Amino acid sequence: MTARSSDGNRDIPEATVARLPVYLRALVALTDQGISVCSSEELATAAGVNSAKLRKDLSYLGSYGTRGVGYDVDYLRYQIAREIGGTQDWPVVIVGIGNLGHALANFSGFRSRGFRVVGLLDADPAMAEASVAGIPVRPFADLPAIAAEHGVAIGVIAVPAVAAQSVADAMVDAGISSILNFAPIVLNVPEGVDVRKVDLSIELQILAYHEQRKAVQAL
Amino acid sequence: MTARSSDGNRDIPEATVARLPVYLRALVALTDQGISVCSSEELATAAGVNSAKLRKDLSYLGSYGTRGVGYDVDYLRYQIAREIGGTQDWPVVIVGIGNLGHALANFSGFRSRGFRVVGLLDADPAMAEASVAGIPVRPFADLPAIAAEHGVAIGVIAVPAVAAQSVADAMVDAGISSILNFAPIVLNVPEGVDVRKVDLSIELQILAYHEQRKAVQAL
DNA sequence: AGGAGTTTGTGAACGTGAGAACAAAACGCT
DNA sequence: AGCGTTTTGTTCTCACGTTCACAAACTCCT
Ligand SMILES: NC(=O)c1ccc[n+]([C@@H]2O[C@H](COP(=O)([O-])OP(=O)(O)OC[C@H]3O[C@@H](n4cnc5c(N)ncnc54)[C@H](O)[C@@H]3O)[C@@H](O)[C@H]2O)c1
Ligand SMILES: NC(=O)c1ccc[n+]([C@@H]2O[C@H](COP(=O)([O-])OP(=O)(O)OC[C@H]3O[C@@H](n4cnc5c(N)ncnc54)[C@H](O)[C@@H]3O)[C@@H](O)[C@H]2O)c1
Repeated sequence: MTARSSDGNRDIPEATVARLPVYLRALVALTDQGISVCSSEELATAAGVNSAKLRKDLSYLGSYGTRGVGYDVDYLRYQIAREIGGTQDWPVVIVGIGNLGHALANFSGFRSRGFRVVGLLDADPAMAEASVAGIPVRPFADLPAIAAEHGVAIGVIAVPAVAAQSVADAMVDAGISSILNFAPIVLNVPEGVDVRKVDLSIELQILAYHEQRKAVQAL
Repeated sequence: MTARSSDGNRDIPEATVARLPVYLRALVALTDQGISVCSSEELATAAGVNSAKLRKDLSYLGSYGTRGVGYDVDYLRYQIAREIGGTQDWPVVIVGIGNLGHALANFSGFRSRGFRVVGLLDADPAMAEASVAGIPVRPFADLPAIAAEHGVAIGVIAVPAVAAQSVADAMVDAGISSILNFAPIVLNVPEGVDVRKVDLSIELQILAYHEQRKAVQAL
């Protein structure tokens, strides 16, 4: 296939992809403040990065600024949203409705960023009667049905570490190809499935390392 | 000052620091399986990395393996723990005991990795009567007292975005120099204070980006 | 219209990280 | 004791990411 749109299929560096959502959020904040045009310097400050890096990042998407002026906030916001898939609605399932799963189910940030929780699943039958945040909790066995019904591509794992691999396997079998994993374990998944992990302990340990160095340095 | 210990103050690359906790966890798992010696290949597989990378990472700490044999699991575990400050006890405070704060307070992974929750704080006076996970919730104004009493260096922010910056400021004033931030906002802190952020929305958006690419690619 | 002043987009230099490859070191077997 | 086998520690090379610096492009003012 040849290029469908003028610049639709270049690949964006991973580091840039990770920052685009930050820019998006900064742009939303600017809109809320009634600002309709901004320079790379202003946006970079709001996003907590260097302005050169910001401009380079944006240059991977295309040329959406105006020299001597800056960026149109709404226009740039739309372009970034389109690039990272924020203009469409992503159905999401959460597996494991314990302490963390409850918090996630109640998290408003899902909806506002284009993610819709279409299923809460738990292996505990006692759980599968309650409903959280207005969404009924269903037995884990319903995963394939729910995933198929809504065309779910993204799954969140919030079960204990020992159960995480088997949940991941079930998700893959159900056609889910992107997993966000909160369990402190390395998941094994087939080629083509993306996994990202959020690991609280690791974050704290990294902070502790630097904290320890500060203490040693100041001897 | 000259070097106090033979190799105590080289600086370890940031990417390596982020992986050391993963290795540590893998080593604990091996111990639990009764394995006392392992090769870099085995450990790398357990940690989900390349064995060359693992060996290079470990070489920054020192020479703790035996050629032709491998690594002594307990010994290596101790060395990594010492390096990242896991042999000492880090007092931690959590500010914002809402949905997420509750889950964090109940999280067992703190304790088991050398972190001790010494304070739960919330601005809501109604909150400041209950107790979560056996720890009483105290008014936010008590932060300086609690931080001073326990020598807290690490703080966790789990308040809404609008309140996060003011909480961070208060933490810095209270002598906290490492912050783990769950609020979706860029924090402004003075030099010398470390901030790490955990941002669920960003993780999902990164997954969505790749998901979208997969869909386009398979046109 | 033209020139001064801004701000973008990008090429080039620099720094950091990943992985292949191999010499050095330890072990076990004869 | 010596030789082959195993596995570490390290060197070298390449890829990726960051930052600088500046030409190109636009606006505004006279
Ligand atoms: N609580 C936190 O703040 C926190 C923070 C970081 C990471 N984590 C991790 O997140 C995970 C969940 O933590 P939690 O505190 O919510 O635990 P939890 O025990 O409160 O909840 C786990 C839930 O998963 C369900 N479950 C167990 N096995 C299952 C299976 N095979 N299929 C479906 N559901 C299953 C259980 O019924 C339970 O409701 C753990 O791996 C934990 O390490 C938690
Ligand atoms: N719930 C989730 O799963 C989730 C996931 C990712 C990120 N987050 C983020 O974490 C933060 C908390 O989320 P939540 O769902 O727990 O919200 P929440 O509204 O349930 O809880 C917030 C708590 O913070 C307290 N608070 C408000 N202002 C305060 C202040 N100035 N000082 C001290 N305490 C204060 C409130 O009294 C409340 O108890 C938010 O920024 C949210 O975006 C939440």
